[in-house]
Amino acid sequence: MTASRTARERVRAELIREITDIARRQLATEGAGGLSLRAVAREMGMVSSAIYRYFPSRDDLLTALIIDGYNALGEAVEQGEAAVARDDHLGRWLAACHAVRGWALAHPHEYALIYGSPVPGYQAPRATVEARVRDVTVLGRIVSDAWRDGALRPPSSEPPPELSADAAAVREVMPEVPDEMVWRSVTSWSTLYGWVSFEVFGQFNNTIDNREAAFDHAMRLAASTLGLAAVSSASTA
Amino acid sequence: MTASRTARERVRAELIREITDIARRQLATEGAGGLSLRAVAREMGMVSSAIYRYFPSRDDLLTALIIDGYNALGEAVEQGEAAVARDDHLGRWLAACHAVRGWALAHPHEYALIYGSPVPGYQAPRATVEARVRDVTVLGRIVSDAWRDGALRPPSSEPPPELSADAAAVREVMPEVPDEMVWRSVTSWSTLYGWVSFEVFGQFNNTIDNREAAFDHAMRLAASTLGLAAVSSASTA
DNA sequence: CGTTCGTCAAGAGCAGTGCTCTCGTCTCGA
DNA sequence: TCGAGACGAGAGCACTGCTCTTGACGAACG
Repeated sequence: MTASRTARERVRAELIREITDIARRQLATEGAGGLSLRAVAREMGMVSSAIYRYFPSRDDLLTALIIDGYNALGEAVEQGEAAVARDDHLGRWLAACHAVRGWALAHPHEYALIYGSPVPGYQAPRATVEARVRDVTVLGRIVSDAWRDGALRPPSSEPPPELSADAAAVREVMPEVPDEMVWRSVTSWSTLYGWVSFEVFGQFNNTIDNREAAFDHAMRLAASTLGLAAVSSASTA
Repeated sequence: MTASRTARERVRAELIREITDIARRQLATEGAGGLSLRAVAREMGMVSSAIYRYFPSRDDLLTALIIDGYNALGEAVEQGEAAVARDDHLGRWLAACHAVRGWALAHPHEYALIYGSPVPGYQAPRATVEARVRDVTVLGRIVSDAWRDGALRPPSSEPPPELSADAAAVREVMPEVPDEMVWRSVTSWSTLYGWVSFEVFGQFNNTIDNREAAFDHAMRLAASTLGLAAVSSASTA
Protein backbone atom coordinates (compact mmCIF):
# COMPACT_ATOMS: atom_id res chain seq x y z
CA MET A 1 0.00 0.00 0.00
CA THR A 2 2.88 2.33 -0.17
CA ALA A 3 2.09 2.07 -3.86
CA SER A 4 -1.33 3.72 -3.58
CA ARG A 5 0.10 6.86 -2.06
CA THR A 6 -2.65 9.23 -2.83
CA ALA A 7 -5.52 9.14 -5.24
CA ARG A 8 -3.89 12.00 -7.05
CA GLU A 9 -0.67 10.18 -7.62
CA ARG A 10 -2.48 7.11 -8.83
CA VAL A 11 -4.48 8.97 -11.42
CA ARG A 12 -1.32 10.80 -12.38
CA ALA A 13 0.53 7.54 -13.01
CA GLU A 14 -2.47 6.28 -14.90
CA LEU A 15 -2.52 9.36 -17.12
CA ILE A 16 1.20 9.14 -17.80
CA ARG A 17 0.67 5.56 -18.84
CA GLU A 18 -2.20 6.48 -21.11
CA ILE A 19 -0.21 9.28 -22.72
CA THR A 20 2.74 7.02 -23.50
CA ASP A 21 0.40 4.32 -24.83
CA ILE A 22 -1.29 6.71 -27.22
CA ALA A 23 2.05 8.22 -28.16
CA ARG A 24 3.49 4.78 -28.86
CA ARG A 25 0.53 3.95 -31.09
CA GLN A 26 1.02 7.22 -32.93
CA LEU A 27 4.72 6.50 -33.23
CA ALA A 28 3.96 3.11 -34.74
CA THR A 29 1.76 4.57 -37.45
CA GLU A 30 3.33 7.94 -38.17
CA GLY A 31 6.95 7.56 -37.15
CA ALA A 32 8.98 9.71 -34.81
CA GLY A 33 8.49 12.87 -36.84
CA GLY A 34 4.73 12.48 -36.80
CA LEU A 35 4.48 12.29 -33.04
CA SER A 36 2.33 15.25 -32.10
CA LEU A 37 1.56 16.34 -28.57
CA ARG A 38 -1.60 18.01 -29.78
CA ALA A 39 -2.78 14.84 -31.47
CA VAL A 40 -2.14 12.84 -28.31
CA ALA A 41 -4.08 15.42 -26.31
CA ARG A 42 -6.89 15.38 -28.84
CA GLU A 43 -7.18 11.61 -28.63
CA MET A 44 -7.33 11.84 -24.85
CA GLY A 45 -9.99 14.52 -24.93
CA MET A 46 -7.65 16.95 -23.24
CA VAL A 47 -6.35 20.27 -24.31
CA SER A 48 -2.76 20.32 -25.54
CA SER A 49 -1.37 22.40 -22.73
CA ALA A 50 -2.51 19.85 -20.15
CA ILE A 51 -0.01 17.34 -21.51
CA TYR A 52 2.78 19.58 -20.30
CA ARG A 53 1.73 18.81 -16.73
CA TYR A 54 3.09 15.32 -17.32
CA PHE A 55 5.82 15.76 -19.91
CA PRO A 56 7.68 19.07 -19.88
CA SER A 57 8.43 18.81 -23.59
CA ARG A 58 7.97 16.67 -26.63
CA ASP A 59 11.52 15.40 -26.25
CA ASP A 60 10.77 14.14 -22.76
CA LEU A 61 7.87 12.13 -24.11
CA LEU A 62 10.19 10.82 -26.79
CA THR A 63 12.72 9.87 -24.16
CA ALA A 64 10.11 7.84 -22.32
CA LEU A 65 9.30 6.01 -25.54
CA ILE A 66 12.97 5.39 -26.26
CA ILE A 67 13.54 3.87 -22.83
CA ASP A 68 10.46 1.72 -23.32
CA GLY A 69 11.85 0.69 -26.69
CA TYR A 70 15.20 -0.30 -25.23
CA ASN A 71 13.47 -2.36 -22.59
CA ALA A 72 11.09 -4.00 -25.05
CA LEU A 73 13.92 -4.98 -27.37
CA GLY A 74 16.06 -6.11 -24.47
CA GLU A 75 13.25 -8.21 -23.09
CA ALA A 76 12.55 -9.79 -26.47
CA VAL A 77 16.19 -10.76 -26.83
CA GLU A 78 16.39 -12.04 -23.27
CA GLN A 79 13.34 -14.22 -23.73
CA GLY A 80 14.36 -15.53 -27.14
CA GLU A 81 17.81 -16.44 -25.91
CA ALA A 82 16.58 -17.96 -22.65
CA ALA A 83 14.56 -20.57 -24.51
CA VAL A 84 17.72 -22.35 -25.72
CA ALA A 85 19.83 -24.82 -23.75
CA ARG A 86 22.72 -23.08 -21.98
CA ASP A 87 25.41 -25.18 -23.61
CA ASP A 88 24.05 -24.70 -27.16
CA HIS A 89 26.01 -21.53 -27.80
CA LEU A 90 25.34 -21.36 -31.53
CA GLY A 91 21.65 -21.88 -30.85
CA ARG A 92 21.68 -19.09 -28.29
CA TRP A 93 23.40 -16.76 -30.75
CA LEU A 94 20.94 -17.53 -33.53
CA ALA A 95 17.98 -17.20 -31.17
CA ALA A 96 19.20 -13.80 -30.02
CA CYS A 97 19.72 -12.67 -33.61
CA HIS A 98 16.26 -13.78 -34.67
CA ALA A 99 14.79 -12.09 -31.61
CA VAL A 100 16.42 -8.79 -32.57
CA ARG A 101 15.19 -9.10 -36.14
CA GLY A 102 11.70 -10.19 -35.12
CA TRP A 103 11.23 -7.34 -32.71
CA ALA A 104 12.65 -4.81 -35.16
CA LEU A 105 10.34 -5.92 -37.96
CA ALA A 106 7.35 -5.86 -35.61
CA HIS A 107 8.20 -2.38 -34.32
CA PRO A 108 10.08 -0.68 -37.15
CA HIS A 109 9.56 2.88 -35.94
CA GLU A 110 10.66 2.08 -32.41
CA TYR A 111 13.69 0.27 -33.80
CA ALA A 112 14.46 3.34 -35.91
CA LEU A 113 14.23 5.41 -32.77
CA ILE A 114 16.90 3.48 -30.94
CA TYR A 115 19.19 2.19 -33.70
CA GLY A 116 18.44 4.55 -36.57
CA SER A 117 19.45 8.12 -37.16
CA PRO A 118 19.17 10.12 -33.95
CA VAL A 119 16.34 12.66 -33.97
CA PRO A 120 17.54 16.18 -34.81
CA GLY A 121 18.10 18.17 -31.65
CA TYR A 122 17.62 15.27 -29.32
CA GLN A 123 20.32 14.20 -26.88
CA ALA A 124 19.80 10.95 -25.03
CA PRO A 125 19.78 11.67 -21.31
CA ARG A 126 21.79 9.62 -18.88
CA ALA A 127 18.64 7.83 -17.74
CA THR A 128 18.73 5.65 -20.84
CA VAL A 129 22.12 4.05 -20.32
CA GLU A 130 21.01 1.12 -18.20
CA ALA A 131 18.16 0.11 -20.51
CA ARG A 132 20.13 0.56 -23.72
CA VAL A 133 22.58 -2.23 -23.04
CA ARG A 134 20.11 -4.99 -22.24
CA ASP A 135 20.31 -6.53 -25.71
CA VAL A 136 24.06 -6.33 -26.05
CA THR A 137 24.41 -7.68 -22.53
CA VAL A 138 22.71 -10.86 -23.67
CA LEU A 139 24.95 -11.06 -26.71
CA GLY A 140 28.00 -10.51 -24.55
CA ARG A 141 27.04 -13.24 -22.14
CA ILE A 142 26.72 -15.72 -24.99
CA VAL A 143 30.28 -15.01 -26.07
CA SER A 144 31.50 -15.04 -22.49
CA ASP A 145 29.87 -18.40 -21.79
CA ALA A 146 31.08 -19.92 -25.01
CA TRP A 147 34.60 -18.77 -24.28
CA ARG A 148 34.50 -20.18 -20.75
CA ASP A 149 33.28 -23.52 -22.16
CA GLY A 150 36.04 -23.61 -24.74
CA ALA A 151 33.48 -23.56 -27.54
CA LEU A 152 35.12 -20.75 -29.50
CA ARG A 153 37.75 -21.66 -32.07
CA PRO A 154 38.25 -18.54 -34.18
CA PRO A 155 41.01 -18.39 -36.74
CA SER A 156 43.99 -16.89 -35.00
CA SER A 157 44.42 -13.18 -35.54
CA GLU A 158 45.84 -10.30 -33.60
CA PRO A 159 44.18 -6.94 -33.08
CA PRO A 160 46.51 -3.95 -33.05
CA PRO A 161 47.82 -3.43 -29.53
CA GLU A 162 46.69 0.19 -29.33
CA LEU A 163 43.12 -1.11 -29.08
CA SER A 164 43.60 -2.82 -25.75
CA ALA A 165 42.13 0.05 -23.73
CA ASP A 166 39.00 0.12 -25.86
CA ALA A 167 38.71 -3.64 -25.67
CA ALA A 168 38.76 -3.40 -21.89
CA ALA A 169 35.79 -1.03 -22.02
CA VAL A 170 33.76 -3.32 -24.23
CA ARG A 171 34.71 -6.32 -22.09
CA GLU A 172 32.38 -4.99 -19.42
CA VAL A 173 29.54 -6.90 -21.04
CA MET A 174 31.62 -10.02 -21.76
CA PRO A 175 33.99 -10.74 -18.89
CA GLU A 176 37.09 -12.89 -19.13
CA VAL A 177 37.21 -12.80 -22.93
CA PRO A 178 40.49 -12.01 -24.71
CA ASP A 179 40.89 -8.90 -26.83
CA GLU A 180 40.62 -10.64 -30.15
CA MET A 181 37.29 -12.17 -29.19
CA VAL A 182 36.06 -8.77 -28.07
CA TRP A 183 36.64 -7.35 -31.53
CA ARG A 184 35.22 -10.37 -33.26
CA SER A 185 32.12 -9.90 -31.13
CA VAL A 186 31.72 -6.21 -31.92
CA THR A 187 32.21 -7.01 -35.58
CA SER A 188 29.53 -9.71 -35.45
CA TRP A 189 27.15 -7.36 -33.71
CA SER A 190 27.74 -4.84 -36.48
CA THR A 191 26.79 -7.54 -38.95
CA LEU A 192 23.63 -8.30 -36.99
CA TYR A 193 22.41 -4.74 -36.57
CA GLY A 194 23.64 -3.75 -40.00
CA TRP A 195 21.58 -6.47 -41.62
CA VAL A 196 18.50 -5.72 -39.51
CA SER A 197 18.80 -2.03 -40.31
CA PHE A 198 19.13 -2.79 -44.01
CA GLU A 199 16.00 -4.86 -43.82
CA VAL A 200 13.91 -2.55 -41.64
CA PHE A 201 14.94 0.57 -43.53
CA GLY A 202 14.03 -0.95 -46.87
CA GLN A 203 17.44 -1.41 -48.44
CA PHE A 204 16.55 -4.96 -49.43
CA ASN A 205 13.37 -3.97 -51.24
CA ASN A 206 13.17 -5.32 -54.78
CA THR A 207 16.32 -7.34 -54.20
CA ILE A 208 16.04 -10.00 -51.51
CA ASP A 209 12.71 -11.74 -50.98
CA ASN A 210 13.43 -14.75 -48.78
CA ARG A 211 14.75 -12.55 -46.03
CA GLU A 212 14.42 -14.84 -43.07
CA ALA A 213 16.47 -17.58 -44.68
CA ALA A 214 19.06 -15.09 -45.92
CA PHE A 215 19.28 -13.56 -42.47
CA ASP A 216 19.69 -16.94 -40.84
CA HIS A 217 22.52 -17.80 -43.20
CA ALA A 218 24.19 -14.45 -42.65
CA MET A 219 24.04 -14.88 -38.88
CA ARG A 220 25.65 -18.31 -39.27
CA LEU A 221 28.45 -16.64 -41.19
CA ALA A 222 28.72 -14.10 -38.39
CA ALA A 223 28.85 -16.99 -35.93
CA SER A 224 31.81 -18.41 -37.78
CA THR A 225 33.52 -15.05 -37.42
CA LEU A 226 32.99 -15.57 -33.72
CA GLY A 227 34.54 -19.00 -34.08
CA LEU A 228 31.24 -20.54 -33.11
CA ALA A 229 30.79 -24.00 -34.64
CA ALA A 230 29.81 -24.96 -38.18
CA VAL A 231 28.39 -22.59 -40.75
CA SER A 232 26.48 -24.82 -43.13
CA SER A 233 22.87 -23.77 -43.12
CA ALA A 234 21.80 -27.21 -44.31
CA SER A 235 22.84 -28.84 -41.04
CA THR A 236 20.12 -27.25 -38.93
CA ALA A 237 16.74 -25.88 -39.80
CA MET B 1 25.41 26.51 -77.01
CA THR B 2 22.53 24.13 -76.70
CA ALA B 3 23.03 24.41 -72.95
CA SER B 4 22.37 28.13 -72.79
CA ARG B 5 18.92 27.82 -74.26
CA THR B 6 17.37 30.97 -73.00
CA ALA B 7 18.42 33.45 -70.39
CA ARG B 8 15.38 32.41 -68.40
CA GLU B 9 16.41 28.79 -68.25
CA ARG B 10 19.92 29.69 -67.24
CA VAL B 11 18.85 31.80 -64.29
CA ARG B 12 16.37 29.10 -63.38
CA ALA B 13 19.10 26.44 -63.26
CA GLU B 14 21.24 28.83 -61.27
CA LEU B 15 18.49 29.36 -58.71
CA ILE B 16 17.83 25.65 -58.38
CA ARG B 17 21.50 25.17 -57.69
CA GLU B 18 21.53 27.91 -55.09
CA ILE B 19 18.49 26.47 -53.37
CA THR B 20 19.99 23.00 -53.09
CA ASP B 21 23.27 24.46 -51.86
CA ILE B 22 21.59 26.38 -49.07
CA ALA B 23 19.37 23.42 -48.27
CA ARG B 24 22.39 21.14 -48.05
CA ARG B 25 24.09 23.54 -45.69
CA GLN B 26 20.97 23.65 -43.56
CA LEU B 27 20.78 19.87 -43.65
CA ALA B 28 24.35 19.63 -42.45
CA THR B 29 23.71 21.81 -39.42
CA GLU B 30 20.11 21.03 -38.49
CA GLY B 31 19.52 17.54 -39.87
CA ALA B 32 16.75 16.35 -42.12
CA GLY B 33 13.99 17.34 -39.73
CA GLY B 34 15.28 20.89 -39.51
CA LEU B 35 15.21 21.51 -43.21
CA SER B 36 12.80 24.38 -43.65
CA LEU B 37 11.68 25.80 -46.96
CA ARG B 38 10.95 29.10 -45.33
CA ALA B 39 14.44 29.29 -43.87
CA VAL B 40 15.96 28.56 -47.26
CA ALA B 41 13.82 31.26 -48.82
CA ARG B 42 14.75 33.68 -46.06
CA GLU B 43 18.44 33.09 -46.62
CA MET B 44 17.97 33.70 -50.33
CA GLY B 45 16.05 36.92 -49.74
CA MET B 46 12.99 35.44 -51.37
CA VAL B 47 9.53 34.87 -50.06
CA SER B 48 8.69 31.29 -49.19
CA SER B 49 6.11 30.76 -51.87
CA ALA B 50 8.64 31.53 -54.58
CA ILE B 51 10.55 28.36 -53.73
CA TYR B 52 7.60 26.35 -54.93
CA ARG B 53 8.31 27.53 -58.45
CA TYR B 54 11.39 25.34 -58.36
CA PHE B 55 10.49 22.52 -55.98
CA PRO B 56 6.85 21.53 -55.81
CA SER B 57 7.19 20.35 -52.22
CA ARG B 58 9.60 19.92 -49.38
CA ASP B 59 9.90 16.24 -50.21
CA ASP B 60 11.04 17.04 -53.74
CA LEU B 61 13.82 19.20 -52.36
CA LEU B 62 14.72 16.36 -50.03
CA THR B 63 14.78 13.97 -52.96
CA ALA B 64 17.25 16.17 -54.77
CA LEU B 65 19.47 16.18 -51.70
CA ILE B 66 19.22 12.41 -51.36
CA ILE B 67 20.24 11.85 -54.95
CA ASP B 68 23.15 14.23 -54.45
CA GLY B 69 24.08 12.27 -51.34
CA TYR B 70 24.05 8.95 -53.16
CA ASN B 71 26.27 10.40 -55.84
CA ALA B 72 28.65 12.01 -53.38
CA LEU B 73 29.06 8.80 -51.42
CA GLY B 74 29.36 6.76 -54.60
CA GLU B 75 32.01 9.11 -55.96
CA ALA B 76 33.97 9.02 -52.71
CA VAL B 77 34.00 5.23 -52.76
CA GLU B 78 34.90 5.12 -56.43
CA GLN B 79 37.82 7.47 -55.95
CA GLY B 80 39.09 5.77 -52.81
CA GLU B 81 38.99 2.38 -54.42
CA ALA B 82 40.50 3.52 -57.71
CA ALA B 83 43.69 4.61 -55.96
CA VAL B 84 44.70 1.02 -55.22
CA ALA B 85 46.39 -1.43 -57.61
CA ARG B 86 43.81 -3.59 -59.40
CA ASP B 87 45.29 -6.88 -58.23
CA ASP B 88 45.44 -5.83 -54.56
CA HIS B 89 41.96 -7.00 -53.75
CA LEU B 90 42.29 -6.72 -49.99
CA GLY B 91 43.66 -3.22 -50.41
CA ARG B 92 40.76 -2.26 -52.66
CA TRP B 93 38.26 -3.62 -50.10
CA LEU B 94 39.87 -1.75 -47.24
CA ALA B 95 40.13 1.45 -49.30
CA ALA B 96 36.44 1.24 -50.18
CA CYS B 97 35.51 0.63 -46.53
CA HIS B 98 37.54 3.59 -45.31
CA ALA B 99 36.04 5.74 -48.06
CA VAL B 100 32.52 4.89 -46.89
CA ARG B 101 33.43 5.61 -43.29
CA GLY B 102 35.28 8.81 -44.10
CA TRP B 103 32.45 10.23 -46.15
CA ALA B 104 29.85 9.21 -43.57
CA LEU B 105 31.76 10.88 -40.73
CA ALA B 106 32.27 14.01 -42.81
CA HIS B 107 28.59 14.19 -43.78
CA PRO B 108 26.69 12.51 -40.95
CA HIS B 109 23.30 14.03 -41.74
CA GLU B 110 23.51 13.13 -45.40
CA TYR B 111 24.58 9.63 -44.47
CA ALA B 112 21.60 9.40 -42.12
CA LEU B 113 19.41 10.48 -45.00
CA ILE B 114 20.44 7.62 -47.24
CA TYR B 115 21.34 4.81 -44.82
CA GLY B 116 19.49 5.80 -41.66
CA SER B 117 15.83 5.62 -40.80
CA PRO B 118 13.72 6.73 -43.74
CA VAL B 119 12.01 10.09 -43.25
CA PRO B 120 8.39 9.73 -42.09
CA GLY B 121 6.06 10.03 -45.03
CA TYR B 122 8.78 10.04 -47.63
CA GLN B 123 8.88 7.42 -50.37
CA ALA B 124 11.99 7.30 -52.50
CA PRO B 125 11.01 7.92 -56.11
CA ARG B 126 12.25 5.74 -58.93
CA ALA B 127 14.69 8.42 -59.98
CA THR B 128 17.04 7.50 -57.15
CA VAL B 129 17.67 3.87 -58.13
CA GLU B 130 20.60 4.44 -60.43
CA ALA B 131 22.49 6.68 -58.03
CA ARG B 132 21.84 4.58 -54.96
CA VAL B 133 23.85 1.60 -56.14
CA ARG B 134 27.07 3.38 -57.01
CA ASP B 135 28.79 2.45 -53.74
CA VAL B 136 27.66 -1.17 -53.70
CA THR B 137 28.59 -1.47 -57.38
CA VAL B 138 32.17 -0.73 -56.44
CA LEU B 139 32.04 -3.26 -53.63
CA GLY B 140 30.55 -5.84 -55.97
CA ARG B 141 33.24 -5.33 -58.58
CA ILE B 142 35.95 -5.95 -56.00
CA VAL B 143 34.43 -9.31 -55.12
CA SER B 144 33.85 -10.09 -58.76
CA ASP B 145 37.45 -9.30 -59.72
CA ALA B 146 38.86 -11.19 -56.77
CA TRP B 147 36.81 -14.22 -57.65
CA ARG B 148 37.89 -14.09 -61.31
CA ASP B 149 41.53 -13.90 -60.18
CA GLY B 150 41.12 -16.84 -57.82
CA ALA B 151 41.96 -14.68 -54.82
CA LEU B 152 39.00 -15.78 -52.76
CA ARG B 153 39.39 -18.82 -50.53
CA PRO B 154 36.44 -18.74 -48.15
CA PRO B 155 35.79 -21.65 -45.81
CA SER B 156 33.43 -23.97 -47.63
CA SER B 157 29.79 -23.49 -46.71
CA GLU B 158 26.49 -23.92 -48.47
CA PRO B 159 23.66 -21.44 -48.50
CA PRO B 160 20.17 -22.94 -48.36
CA PRO B 161 19.03 -23.71 -51.92
CA GLU B 162 15.83 -21.68 -51.62
CA LEU B 163 17.98 -18.56 -51.71
CA SER B 164 19.23 -19.10 -55.25
CA ALA B 165 16.67 -16.76 -56.81
CA ASP B 166 17.58 -13.96 -54.44
CA ALA B 167 21.28 -14.59 -55.02
CA ALA B 168 20.70 -14.17 -58.74
CA ALA B 169 19.20 -10.74 -58.11
CA VAL B 170 22.12 -9.58 -56.00
CA ARG B 171 24.59 -11.02 -58.53
CA GLU B 172 23.67 -8.16 -60.83
CA VAL B 173 26.39 -6.06 -59.19
CA MET B 174 28.92 -8.91 -58.99
CA PRO B 175 28.76 -11.07 -62.10
CA GLU B 176 30.07 -14.63 -62.34
CA VAL B 177 30.27 -15.10 -58.59
CA PRO B 178 28.79 -18.27 -57.01
CA ASP B 179 25.87 -18.12 -54.61
CA GLU B 180 27.91 -18.64 -51.48
CA MET B 181 30.17 -15.71 -52.30
CA VAL B 182 27.12 -13.55 -52.97
CA TRP B 183 25.86 -14.13 -49.44
CA ARG B 184 29.28 -13.71 -47.92
CA SER B 185 29.46 -10.38 -49.74
CA VAL B 186 26.06 -9.15 -48.52
CA THR B 187 27.01 -10.21 -45.02
CA SER B 188 30.28 -8.30 -45.21
CA TRP B 189 28.50 -5.23 -46.50
CA SER B 190 26.15 -5.48 -43.53
CA THR B 191 29.19 -5.49 -41.30
CA LEU B 192 30.57 -2.42 -43.06
CA TYR B 193 27.43 -0.31 -43.00
CA GLY B 194 26.42 -1.64 -39.59
CA TRP B 195 29.70 -0.48 -38.12
CA VAL B 196 29.61 2.88 -39.86
CA SER B 197 26.03 3.42 -38.70
CA PHE B 198 26.99 2.51 -35.15
CA GLU B 199 29.78 5.05 -35.29
CA VAL B 200 27.91 7.87 -37.03
CA PHE B 201 24.78 7.45 -34.91
CA GLY B 202 26.75 7.58 -31.69
CA GLN B 203 26.46 4.00 -30.45
CA PHE B 204 30.19 3.89 -29.79
CA ASN B 205 30.20 7.00 -27.60
CA ASN B 206 31.82 6.47 -24.23
CA THR B 207 32.93 3.01 -25.29
CA ILE B 208 35.34 2.91 -28.22
CA ASP B 209 37.82 5.73 -28.65
CA ASN B 210 40.35 4.54 -31.20
CA ARG B 211 37.68 4.11 -33.80
CA GLU B 212 39.73 4.20 -36.96
CA ALA B 213 41.97 1.35 -35.82
CA ALA B 214 39.02 -0.65 -34.54
CA PHE B 215 37.21 -0.11 -37.82
CA ASP B 216 40.23 -1.18 -39.81
CA HIS B 217 40.52 -4.36 -37.81
CA ALA B 218 36.81 -5.09 -38.15
CA MET B 219 36.97 -4.65 -41.91
CA ARG B 220 39.88 -7.09 -42.02
CA LEU B 221 37.72 -9.59 -40.16
CA ALA B 222 34.98 -8.91 -42.71
CA ALA B 223 37.53 -9.49 -45.46
CA SER B 224 38.27 -12.88 -44.02
CA THR B 225 34.54 -13.67 -44.15
CA LEU B 226 34.89 -12.86 -47.83
CA GLY B 227 37.83 -15.27 -47.98
CA LEU B 228 40.09 -12.37 -48.80
CA ALA B 229 43.65 -12.99 -47.62
CA ALA B 230 45.07 -12.73 -44.12
CA VAL B 231 43.40 -11.02 -41.21
CA SER B 232 46.24 -9.99 -38.95
CA SER B 233 46.18 -6.26 -38.55
CA ALA B 234 49.86 -6.24 -37.66
CA SER B 235 50.89 -7.35 -41.14
CA THR B 236 49.87 -4.16 -42.91
CA ALA B 237 49.48 -0.62 -41.69
C1' DC C 1 5.45 48.02 -83.29
C1' DG C 2 1.98 46.22 -80.30
C1' DT C 3 -0.29 42.45 -78.13
C1' DT C 4 -0.49 38.20 -75.86
C1' DC C 5 0.99 34.66 -73.06
C1' DG C 6 3.99 32.28 -69.87
C1' DT C 7 7.06 32.98 -65.95
C1' DC C 8 7.98 34.91 -61.85
C1' DA C 9 8.05 37.18 -56.93
C1' DA C 10 5.18 38.70 -53.54
C1' DG C 11 1.64 38.61 -50.18
C1' DA C 12 -2.32 36.92 -47.70
C1' DG C 13 -4.15 33.10 -45.74
C1' DC C 14 -5.17 28.16 -43.92
C1' DA C 15 -4.25 24.45 -40.92
C1' DG C 16 -1.10 22.56 -38.22
C1' DT C 17 2.91 22.43 -34.72
C1' DG C 18 5.59 23.10 -29.85
C1' DC C 19 5.35 25.79 -26.10
C1' DT C 20 4.07 29.59 -22.51
C1' DC C 21 1.15 32.07 -19.57
C1' DT C 22 -2.89 33.01 -17.00
C1' DC C 23 -7.04 31.91 -14.72
C1' DG C 24 -10.39 29.55 -12.18
C1' DT C 25 -11.18 24.95 -9.88
C1' DC C 26 -10.34 21.02 -7.22
C1' DT C 27 -7.83 18.12 -3.87
C1' DC C 28 -4.73 16.87 -0.57
C1' DG C 29 -2.34 17.55 3.75
C1' DA C 30 -1.09 20.23 7.77
C1' DT D 1 -10.59 24.33 8.03
C1' DC D 2 -7.84 26.54 5.22
C1' DG D 3 -3.91 27.27 2.43
C1' DA D 4 -0.70 25.37 -0.98
C1' DG D 5 -0.11 22.90 -4.73
C1' DA D 6 -1.80 20.29 -8.71
C1' DC D 7 -4.77 20.49 -12.45
C1' DG D 8 -7.53 21.47 -17.01
C1' DA D 9 -8.93 24.95 -20.04
C1' DG D 10 -8.09 28.61 -23.05
C1' DA D 11 -5.70 32.30 -25.41
C1' DG D 12 -1.75 33.42 -27.64
C1' DC D 13 3.16 33.48 -29.89
C1' DA D 14 6.23 32.03 -33.35
C1' DC D 15 6.93 28.75 -36.48
C1' DT D 16 6.01 25.22 -40.26
C1' DG D 17 4.33 23.43 -45.29
C1' DC D 18 1.41 24.70 -48.69
C1' DT D 19 -2.28 27.18 -51.75
C1' DC D 20 -4.24 30.92 -54.12
C1' DT D 21 -4.39 35.40 -56.11
C1' DT D 22 -2.33 39.55 -57.80
C1' DG D 23 0.57 42.29 -60.42
C1' DA D 24 4.92 42.95 -63.01
C1' DC D 25 8.25 41.58 -66.36
C1' DG D 26 9.97 39.63 -70.70
C1' DA D 27 9.93 36.97 -74.77
C1' DA D 28 7.63 35.45 -78.83
C1' DC D 29 4.14 36.10 -82.34
C1' DG D 30 1.00 38.64 -85.56
